[in-house]
Amino acid sequence: MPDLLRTDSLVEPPLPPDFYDRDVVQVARELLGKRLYRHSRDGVVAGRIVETEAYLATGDSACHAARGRTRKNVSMFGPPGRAYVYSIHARWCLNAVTQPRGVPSAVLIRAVQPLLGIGRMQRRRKSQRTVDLARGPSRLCEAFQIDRRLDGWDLSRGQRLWLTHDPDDPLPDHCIGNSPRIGVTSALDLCLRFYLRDNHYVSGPKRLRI
DNA sequence: CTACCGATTGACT
DNA sequence: GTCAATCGGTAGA
Repeated sequence: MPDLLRTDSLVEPPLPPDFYDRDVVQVARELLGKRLYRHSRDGVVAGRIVETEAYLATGDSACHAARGRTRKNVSMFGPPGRAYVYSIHARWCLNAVTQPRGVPSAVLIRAVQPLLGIGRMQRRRKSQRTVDLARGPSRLCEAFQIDRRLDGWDLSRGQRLWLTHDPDDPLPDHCIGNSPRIGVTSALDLCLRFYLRDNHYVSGPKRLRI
């Protein structure tokens, strides 16, 4: 299995900027099942994306750009296909920036299923349970060694941090669940969280995983 | 400079 | 389920 994965990953090119230069909700749905790769000093880790959330340019009070541009959220304004990494509660979270330049929108990557470099993730996370290594946006960043230094990074370069298609992709609609976003205190009426149904690696309470 | 706040997590009931 | 530790970013004095 690791050999198969290794072969696939080397042939598969990174998702191009065009993939991200579309409606943020569409991108959030399509990122499910894609692979996330991180190549850092001590090697490569990878996982399959199982949970995302969309943050909208307009009508979304929970979006970090809702009150305009600041030093922290500049990456959200584009260009598409860059990383937006921000800190919350003394931890980091990873987003993929979407839509044309100047439109502040992004997809939060909330959880991945670890595929490659599990031992490395266990050491970084100080946890043995594979299911807990990258279930939750900041756990994911700890396992993948992602912090502010990757804010603004070009995800289409295929270096340090990138995404690819997965052999299973695209996924049928009936596999995809939808709910309000987790942890936000406003815009609770918006159902902008997407996840793979019945997947162990999805975060949140059980009722938000089926 | 101080005073909050939060797209979280882990420990605990 | 509840709760508090955590610290970077922001706003304001």
